[in-house]
Amino acid sequence: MSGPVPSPLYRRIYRWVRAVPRGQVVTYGQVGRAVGATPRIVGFAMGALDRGSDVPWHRVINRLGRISPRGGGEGRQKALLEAEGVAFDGAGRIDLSRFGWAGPNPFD
DNA sequence: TTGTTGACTCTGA
DNA sequence: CTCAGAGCCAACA
Repeated sequence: MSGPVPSPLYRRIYRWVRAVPRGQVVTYGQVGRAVGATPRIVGFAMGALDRGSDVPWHRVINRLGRISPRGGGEGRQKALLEAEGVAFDGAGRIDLSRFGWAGPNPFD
């Protein structure tokens, strides 16, 4: 049902991103390292997501703590993050040392 | 099959 | 801090 099935790598990316807790963010590079993909692939996978997917795509940002620009949609991502309690500074950046998620059980 | 593209990151200046 | 160039690899035509 529901359209084309994404590649195993994409599904691995989606599953990892889905584990990101509410109110926290991760970077493309971080996801890539975790699932064995390059940051570009992660961004590509996010762009391939459907609108009603359960993947918190808005919690994925670049290493600068900023929302990657693309034609309109950054405003919605920023609003979604703010709704979760993520704070932006005057330059529209997020403090990764504070809101960045270290990953699933980093001590394991 | 080849060539182009892209929601990135790294390094050097 | 910012800016520019190179590398990167899967998806798509």
